[in-house]
Amino acid sequence: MKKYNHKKIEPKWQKKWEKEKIYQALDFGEKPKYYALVEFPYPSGDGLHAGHVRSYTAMDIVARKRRMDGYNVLYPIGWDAFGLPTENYAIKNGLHPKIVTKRNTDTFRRQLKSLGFSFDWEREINTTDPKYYKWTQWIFLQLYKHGLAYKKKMPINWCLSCKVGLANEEVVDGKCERCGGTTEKRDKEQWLLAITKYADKLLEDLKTVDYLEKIKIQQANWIGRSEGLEEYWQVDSMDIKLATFTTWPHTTWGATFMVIAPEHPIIEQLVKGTEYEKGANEFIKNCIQDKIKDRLNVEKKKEGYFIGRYVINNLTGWKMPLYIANFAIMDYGTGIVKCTPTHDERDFEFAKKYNLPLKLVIQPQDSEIKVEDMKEAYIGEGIMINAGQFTGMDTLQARKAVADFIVAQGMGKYVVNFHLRDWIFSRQHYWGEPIPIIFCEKCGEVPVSEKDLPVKLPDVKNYEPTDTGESPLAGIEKWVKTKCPKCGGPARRETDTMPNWAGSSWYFLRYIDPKNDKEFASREKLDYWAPVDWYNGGMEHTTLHLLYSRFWNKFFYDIGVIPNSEPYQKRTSQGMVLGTGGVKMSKSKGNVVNPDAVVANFGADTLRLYEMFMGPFDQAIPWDEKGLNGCYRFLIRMWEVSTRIKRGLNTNKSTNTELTHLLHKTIKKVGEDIETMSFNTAVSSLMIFANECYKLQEIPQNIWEKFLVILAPFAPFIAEELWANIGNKKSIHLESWPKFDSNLIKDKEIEIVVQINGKLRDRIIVAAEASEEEIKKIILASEKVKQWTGGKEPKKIIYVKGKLVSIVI
RNA sequence: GGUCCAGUGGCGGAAUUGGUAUACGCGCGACACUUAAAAUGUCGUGCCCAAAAGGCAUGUGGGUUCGACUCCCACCUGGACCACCA
Repeated sequence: MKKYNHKKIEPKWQKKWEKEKIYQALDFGEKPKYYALVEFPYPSGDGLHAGHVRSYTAMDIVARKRRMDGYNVLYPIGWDAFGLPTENYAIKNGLHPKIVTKRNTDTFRRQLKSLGFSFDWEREINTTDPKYYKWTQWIFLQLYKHGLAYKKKMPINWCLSCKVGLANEEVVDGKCERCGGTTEKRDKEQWLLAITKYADKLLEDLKTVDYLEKIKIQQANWIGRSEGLEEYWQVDSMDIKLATFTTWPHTTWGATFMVIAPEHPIIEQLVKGTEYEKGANEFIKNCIQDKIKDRLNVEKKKEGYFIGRYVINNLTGWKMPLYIANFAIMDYGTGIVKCTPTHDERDFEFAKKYNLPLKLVIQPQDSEIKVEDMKEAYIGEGIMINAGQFTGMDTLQARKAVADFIVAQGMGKYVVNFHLRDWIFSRQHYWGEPIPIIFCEKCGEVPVSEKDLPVKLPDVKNYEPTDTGESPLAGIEKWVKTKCPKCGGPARRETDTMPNWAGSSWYFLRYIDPKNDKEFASREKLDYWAPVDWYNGGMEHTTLHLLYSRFWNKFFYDIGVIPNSEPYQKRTSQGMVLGTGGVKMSKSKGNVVNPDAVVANFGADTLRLYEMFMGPFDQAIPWDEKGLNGCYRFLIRMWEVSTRIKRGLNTNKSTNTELTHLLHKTIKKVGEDIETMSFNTAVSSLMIFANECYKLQEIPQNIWEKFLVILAPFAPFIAEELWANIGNKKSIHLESWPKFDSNLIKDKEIEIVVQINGKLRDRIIVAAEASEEEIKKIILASEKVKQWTGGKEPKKIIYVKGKLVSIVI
């Protein structure tokens, strides 16, 4: 047999598997179904990233193992191809985004195929294909019909360099998540999706799914549910009431001032015609400008402006001055905050700066605080003081008692607030799904009729975003002008497009029935395949993508088009693949690993093994070129071992009996490790077995074949080649996962460790079935033990079955 | 600042419910093969001691236990995510 040559064997098998469609998922059938999913890639111009390889290899191993376990497995792939990077690249290079997308997906497809992933290529989807986005638009219409898509004029985050509106989630530290450019607030009519209506369900149903705990925590934090009290306050000598939100109702007894967010519309009424009007407007302008400039710095400095109004404290009757404050957030609660400086750090800082009164209402149990001495707010629990009939009450009880009292007096009501905001769904860009809405002069806002879908993106010469903030589509008069679906009169199309979260919020359902042109997926097939059984992806998508797609899935369930409320039964995340030295891989650092080069030099099997071997799957791991060598050597050794395979060898020979034991241990270990994603230790066990074989001159074929089968999910090419070389006609990937014999795993002789006063002093070998008494007898008679005990009588002897004996002197 | 996670050889990392710390791989060293190198193979490789015996080692300090990488308390360091959320 010739030397191991990955360049020869890998393309050969890749073609054969594809031709014979051995990884095709069949709709329905006798076997139980299993749906394994990975996040479909954004086909960027950089090609496949080492991180894709890590995630896709892991789920490929799971998918292959499930097939061997007798499941009908769906492991699909596609392209999440709408979005800004493609559009930006297209603009820069004067190419149509369609052409760029085609070129990039061709590269990705070739790369993925070269790595031997067992995707069902018959189900490949592309979010930019009109046959696909027809259904994304259809979904929008359903959301619209159910009142979950609405248009609203609102200040949006505007990226100055991308010239596009961004959702709150896409703005990081005041900068655009995509390009890092500066953002500002602009007023614009935007489409929003009412995800907040699903906030409770999205939180509650986390209990029903099997996600990594840290993923659940992230989802819950993002939704950010908090129960509290909305309070209503009379503005002194004005016919205006203000509402605030609090989670600490009992501190209302100590509230001495109030703050309002600069963006709050009611400010206008409060200052109109007063001497404070000019100053207020200036202050507001500065706040907003500061936010644009450097949000991080502003956050540390608290600024306020007194607007000449007072609010009456419901409990104490005090007149509380009202300030516009830069730290008050318009989007949370009511945008107005009741401030108790003695028991809130932020309020304390503000009160000190503007010399506002302090009133202590909580006294700690074990010490006494004096207002005069306060250097910081007291934020702990304690006993209420200066609080009317609640004085002397424990704060844990007072919280509810005061709230009940306020509600009973008609001065407030219980409310639940969420951190989650509605999802801004409009983008002013070309490369996205057009929103299927028409504006008629007579009928107003009219949805495109379902039979007219898809609303195709027009081919245009100029798809650059405009400085006016309008979508480039707005410039294409021919496309914009249309007839009203209701009255037939003149009308104009919506020119905004959807964000690229849209296509990825339901793609896992389209894989189930990718070619259906009557429905987004047939109910029969959905009943069979949904939900996804195991979904793996990056930690960076565990808040937004996961939340958005869960929201859509719940909506589909509510309108009765799918059978399950939660889309993913299980969700896991891989750690990042970092560059050498532990830094993030980036083009500017020049440390990006190109999978093509690795495949050319070492082969796909080596790359797959290496990425699984070099560290725990859920942790970040730096790339190490030398590590590849170790995995490559392992494959060469296996190639060498396979030249020593003999049929019909006596498996009773002692060396072969030992090898059989090791084989069964390895089968058990590798199988369990795949389930817990402990791929690094799985590969380690495979190496141990191969090393044992390497020491032998002859290896029985039946043992070696079983080993090849458990190796196959990890290194599919070499496993297939070696399998064929020893005369097998059918693909190894159609084999069953071998069963291990638990009797064969047990050792005949075991080593017992002897500890004296907790220190390791001796080891003895005994028969596995030796009794406790026998073992103790042997140990107490041993010379070494006698030496250490010095002949003294042991106080205590502890025996741990099959493991150790601990003697206490 | 908050939440979560992690600290084990020269390096990536192993270690069922507390029970042989350092599996596997990299690197390094010696030897073999070679004119030589690469590749490959064999052996060695936590630290201290010439070696044996022994002692010391899982970020630091304490505690529980016959026994702690593992459990508890305090602290130090690093990472991830969120961040004026009332």
